[in-house]
Amino acid sequence: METVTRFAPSPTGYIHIGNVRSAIYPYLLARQNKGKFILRIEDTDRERYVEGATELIEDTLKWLGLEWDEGPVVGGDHGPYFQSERLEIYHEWAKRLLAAGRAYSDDTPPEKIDEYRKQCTEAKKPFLYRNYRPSELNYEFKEGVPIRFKAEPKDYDWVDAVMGPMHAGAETQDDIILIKKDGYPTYNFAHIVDDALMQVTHVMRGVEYLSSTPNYLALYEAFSLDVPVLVSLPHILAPTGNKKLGKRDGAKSATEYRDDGVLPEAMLNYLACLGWNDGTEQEIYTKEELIDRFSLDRIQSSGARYDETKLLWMNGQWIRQIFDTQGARALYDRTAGFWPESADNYSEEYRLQVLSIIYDRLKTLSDLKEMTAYFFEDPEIDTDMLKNNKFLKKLSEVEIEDLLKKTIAKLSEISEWNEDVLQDALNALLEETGKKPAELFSLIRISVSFAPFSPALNLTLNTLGKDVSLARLNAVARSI
RNA sequence: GGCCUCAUAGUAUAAUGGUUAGUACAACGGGUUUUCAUCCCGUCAAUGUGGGUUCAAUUCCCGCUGAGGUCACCA
Repeated sequence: METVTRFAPSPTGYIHIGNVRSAIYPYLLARQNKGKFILRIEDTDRERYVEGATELIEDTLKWLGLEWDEGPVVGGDHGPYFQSERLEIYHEWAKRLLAAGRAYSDDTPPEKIDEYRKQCTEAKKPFLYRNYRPSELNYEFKEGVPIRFKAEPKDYDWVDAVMGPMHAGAETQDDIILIKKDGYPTYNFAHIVDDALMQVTHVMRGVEYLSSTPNYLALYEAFSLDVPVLVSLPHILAPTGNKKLGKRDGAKSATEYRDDGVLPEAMLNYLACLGWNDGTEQEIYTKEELIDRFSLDRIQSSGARYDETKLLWMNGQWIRQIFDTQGARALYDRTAGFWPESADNYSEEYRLQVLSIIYDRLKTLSDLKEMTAYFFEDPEIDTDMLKNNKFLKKLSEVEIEDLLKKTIAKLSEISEWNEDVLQDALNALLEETGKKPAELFSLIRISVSFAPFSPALNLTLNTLGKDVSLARLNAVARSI
């Protein structure tokens, strides 16, 4: 049987990274088995619906490279893929249950239900609506009246691919609402119908649905459906506390990370390995490797804490990996929009060269903005920075001036300006002046960049070019 | 409160009866002619607790503790 998985978010806002993993795992499983990955939009809650959320979801999946085989935009044989466009289907399925005496229209006023619930809460007992079920049941489909499942509670045993063998008693099943009074189905009902119609073989979702599973099992049974493989994914925990990572912890959307210069490879890699591993000590995985190695039985059953530091470390690894294995050009192609504005005035070739000497310092692509500004515009001379430098503060102004002059003289003589010649010249200068590298090099480095840090001195000078380097050194010499 | 789930260093995890409990991030220290980073080397650091079973428990069983989920006309 073909493996069919799905990601079924509700469009209530952006999907934050805590949820993205629920898209990654089904995607990996589908690709591994040459099956299908479906995107289905669960927009049955009209009050929480957020305009534009669907586009945000699509953007996120596209950015991460999680292309879907059926769903919005691409279509498919089992559409529509918006639940709001499938109301007739749910009604029809509900009517089947009504006809079979397994569901009933229930117009008990909400206040009454709240009262029952309150009684239970006060008595410290779980609330089960079926204990308050009306004695006369209405099996007619009625507009504007909720339809409830008529539970026939019993014991269930099933296997969760992550949690293992599960057991639940009769107390876990209730008369859940199938169709709300506004005619929209509840999640509990709609996903069962859709998964069946779309031939979904693996249902992956957060552990919070584990408690409701017996109700789903009852529904599958009532419709004589095969139960798909059930996969409960543990929560991703916020950096502090023990709560699930959520928007109110400031959980960013995946696209925010994109805009901050995180590579999709790194995001995918990090999230996939948060709560899953292949048993080896490998840390960096390409998407293809993840597809190849992924397995349900190695998904962790406990929650995993989200650690942005490790994400950023991984991003740095990916930046270097792309540069080293695919070339400077490949990395450069990812940097559009991350350069300082002044970089626009320079050629692509020059920016490429800057990238080549700075790339191993990047944690995110957005670091380019602050780390490369002095390559594109003359820095403001900050004599305090020179004087307060820990290596330079022992030197007098006269000494500094003298060193700058000697440096200018030496560099002026160079006719073939390249990194090797520069290194030789710098070494010669070191010998002539008798200064330590820490002193001389810091002086030159700061004079041409006025940046807290920069690449190796000969590389920086080489990229800057002879004219710019000398001009900056002269400017500093004059202002001492 | 009922039901359910989870439990190895600060974090993510490896090891499913036998290892000096491994790896990575972080932290700390050192090296690579300046800085920051990369890279390399090193240090610190863990089986929640109490009982069993066993020659032997991180691993199997039970109690406890702790954490989380769920008990919506939200998903």
